[in-house]
Amino acid sequence: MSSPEDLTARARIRDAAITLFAERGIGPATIRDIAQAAGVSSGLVRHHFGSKEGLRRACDDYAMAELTRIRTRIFNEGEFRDQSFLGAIHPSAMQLQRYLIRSTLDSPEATSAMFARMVEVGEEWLDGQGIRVEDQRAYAAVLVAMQMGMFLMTDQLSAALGTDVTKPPGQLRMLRGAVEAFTHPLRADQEAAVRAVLDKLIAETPEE
Amino acid sequence: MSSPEDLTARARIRDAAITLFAERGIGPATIRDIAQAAGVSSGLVRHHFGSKEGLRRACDDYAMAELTRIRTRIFNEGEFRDQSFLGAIHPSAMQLQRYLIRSTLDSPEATSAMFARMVEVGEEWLDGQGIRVEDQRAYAAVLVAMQMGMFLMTDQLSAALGTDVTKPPGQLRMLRGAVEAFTHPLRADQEAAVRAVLDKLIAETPEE
DNA sequence: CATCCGGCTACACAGCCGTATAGTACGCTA
DNA sequence: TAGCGTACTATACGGCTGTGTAGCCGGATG
Repeated sequence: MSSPEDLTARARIRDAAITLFAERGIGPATIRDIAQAAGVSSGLVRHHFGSKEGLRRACDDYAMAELTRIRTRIFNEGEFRDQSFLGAIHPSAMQLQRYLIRSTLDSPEATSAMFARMVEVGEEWLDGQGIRVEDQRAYAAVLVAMQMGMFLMTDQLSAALGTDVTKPPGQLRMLRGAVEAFTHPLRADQEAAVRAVLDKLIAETPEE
Repeated sequence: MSSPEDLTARARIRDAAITLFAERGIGPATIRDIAQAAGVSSGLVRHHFGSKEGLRRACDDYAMAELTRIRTRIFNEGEFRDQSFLGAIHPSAMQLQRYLIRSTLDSPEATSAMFARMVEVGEEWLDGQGIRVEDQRAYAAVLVAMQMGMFLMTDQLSAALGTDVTKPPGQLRMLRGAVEAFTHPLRADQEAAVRAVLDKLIAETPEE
């Protein structure tokens, strides 16, 4: 998402698509609504992107490239050398992330590569931070999934916190909550208990 | 979700709806497909539930009641007296949760009460555990959102981990990863740095 | 000036969606 | 046995969807 209102029609369509896809999900967002939001005819959408699936792919590519760009910028500027975490929580990246998650939910197979890539980056980050756990990959994968979940639930979070978490004041509150979630952990004695119960639950689960 | 294949037609429709809604999302899942999965005519769906929205509401009610039932059972049986966390991760509750999240994404306003309730329970749990943070509510809300996100990303997690995380072996791996996520926190010195950067990011965000 | 090509629109089409209606089969009660 | 309500099916209808096609317009090119 770049700037105001004098962009290429193609870019306006893409931006409108990302917005509507993120809000409603891929399926329920219609080409006609996207065209209207972009101020063009529905035929132009097809002209530029071929089909709805083509539009979705173009949005995928753009969103991923844009996120990478944002992360790189933060990484080069920042006093905090961290690509995976801070890149993800940067305000301008929120809508892009919401879109990507929606796209992911709609056709998992088409975006599993993206998810895998994020998990890889997460693993490298864990290594760089010197964090070592028993199952590094599962740890990283769950972190990525949880992070995605947070951004997807912005509507509910806004309602629960009484402020719009997509705007600076509420956003700060949400992000600080996330930081606290990872800095005020379960106590060590609780961890053992949780693990024991997990084992029991899994063991008693009927086969299918 | 109770048992095999000799249930009331109404129950079979409801179960099929929860399954398909959870898999595809509310919008893309059609009444006709739900009816076929339940082995009935599409007219019968309308006969029992009035409309698609009525079916969704019935599924919401059932899923929430069923989750409460599961939590209560675990709470009464369990050696681990924890409603919010363990209730949520119990295997039989996974699909119900996936459905509820889908429903939530499709019409946030209709399910915000449910989310608020989960946040409340989370806050009480935090109090009971003696965990105190600066912004208790934000902490609890983010935890709930993250937990939901994890269950929603089961397809991606399965691909990333190479096992089906909805079945016992992979499920155990995922849940252990989640436990590790909350027991191997950021180091304290990192927390200060993250907070500083958060403040900077928020400050430089352009108003809208 | 003639040509052409890409951005762009208007309109038509088949298919599927949720919904509505009419009708059938069956078990209960009087 | 007659009557009736309920579970259930078959079929139809209007609306909206993604897609396809024909054509307009303006600027670059020769």
